[in-house]
Amino acid sequence: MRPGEIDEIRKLPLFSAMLPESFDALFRGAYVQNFPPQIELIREGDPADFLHVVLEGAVELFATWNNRETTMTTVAPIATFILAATIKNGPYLMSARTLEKTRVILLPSGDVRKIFAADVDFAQAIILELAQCYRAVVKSHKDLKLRTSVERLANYLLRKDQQAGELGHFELKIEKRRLASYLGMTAENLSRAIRTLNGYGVEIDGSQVRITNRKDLMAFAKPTPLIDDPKC
Amino acid sequence: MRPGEIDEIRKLPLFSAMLPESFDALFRGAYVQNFPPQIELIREGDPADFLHVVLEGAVELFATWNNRETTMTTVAPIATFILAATIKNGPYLMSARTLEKTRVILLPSGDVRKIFAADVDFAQAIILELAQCYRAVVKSHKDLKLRTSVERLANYLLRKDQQAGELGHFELKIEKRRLASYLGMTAENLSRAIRTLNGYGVEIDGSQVRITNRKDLMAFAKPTPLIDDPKC
DNA sequence: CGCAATACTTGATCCATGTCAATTTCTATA
DNA sequence: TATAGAAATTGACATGGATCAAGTATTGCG
Repeated sequence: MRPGEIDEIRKLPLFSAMLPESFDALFRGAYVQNFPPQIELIREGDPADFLHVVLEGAVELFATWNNRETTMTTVAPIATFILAATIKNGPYLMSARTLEKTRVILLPSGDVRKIFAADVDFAQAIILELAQCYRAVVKSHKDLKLRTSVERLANYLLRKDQQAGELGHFELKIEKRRLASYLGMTAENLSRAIRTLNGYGVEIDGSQVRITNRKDLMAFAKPTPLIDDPKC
Repeated sequence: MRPGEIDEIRKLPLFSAMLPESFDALFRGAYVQNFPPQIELIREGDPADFLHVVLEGAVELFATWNNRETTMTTVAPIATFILAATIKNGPYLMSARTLEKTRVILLPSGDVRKIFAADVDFAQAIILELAQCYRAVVKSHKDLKLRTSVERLANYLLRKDQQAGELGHFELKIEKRRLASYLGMTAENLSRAIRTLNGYGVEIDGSQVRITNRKDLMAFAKPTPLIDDPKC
């Protein structure tokens, strides 16, 4: 592991409250690995042997069924993924692949389970993290069931703009075809959805997004914290 | 509370491992309430003041946006709901209404948080429950994104048949219009989906479901534990 | 740089699903 | 049991979104 990395990890909400000895014990068994792009880290259905922490790069979580595939979410540094499978000691429900060169830490699931059983503060942090993840999926589910594809795109853009500081312009950090899959539509339809939003003060050129009329876009998108606020 | 009820609650996975004094402390502050059908117990966006336990009856969790509404799930006795909001001390993401006469226990959220901070076994149980809930929503999300409406119905029927003991016949315990909303389609389309499945060995008369050709239905539905097994 | 592969866009068309309206069936209760 | 209201079904039609087929723009790499 690189100098400083371990400190960054230590600061993650999931690990920050742990006892020093728990933290040490957990990371003693850790593997750090570097992967090229487009590597399948995890295949859904496999046993959850490791809790993963993305240090650098980007990881896509996706799911498949009957030769269809859909992007569930993407994970950016520094964050963990597949915590629930680790805890339940169940099979992964999603697959994971690297999108770029990616550094990952692998923490053996058994160690995670052993240590949270002994460290109350770690257990608390896991509770908060799981509650957060649960609520995030519920929001996605509401988004998908209650909104049309153009509405989902409009709200996605407003969320990203907000995360970038409400500057009115930001960069899409995801390929359009993946964004389409994430939003539950085809790439073709995403192109058309973008054109539809041109009429509501959105300009997208390549990966550059410009919101030229936030009022119109807001009026169309009707964002609500109960779907669109990641912190709530 | 009625005799025996408290013992039933005590046996729930969420509460069974708690220390006796924690359990007593938690339920000392509990309210038991009886509600008629069609009462809104919870409105999304309100602060999560109580963890709810359904003792009798049935509760529908639903979400709304922009004058649209969708059923997220239904809760049958004996089970808790809205645990994540309680723990995060955040707003409810879903509303809840009774479908029938329903008995509910309300446990003040503050008590829940106070007690799991002090009782390791309760914290462990919460972790498992949250991981379970998280995985359930992920499965729903996969179901919705990867399958057509007829495929969702087919798999729903197979799941319910299995839960009823694979007898090949069972009763729908939910109104069709709610089932439609739960499955992410209109009531009209559910009617048509049922007719489509007539061709694959499914007969539905009122609320009575008969699976006359499980092989055909399975071949069409292609169920997978990674979406359809509630225990995995 | 130049080329091939990949991603993106656009148009034409098709299909799944939603909407609206009209019955029919069921259910609760007076 | 009669009846009103709700739920379910059915048909006709509209529409959102998918699919297919080009074509254009980007990107990666020899």
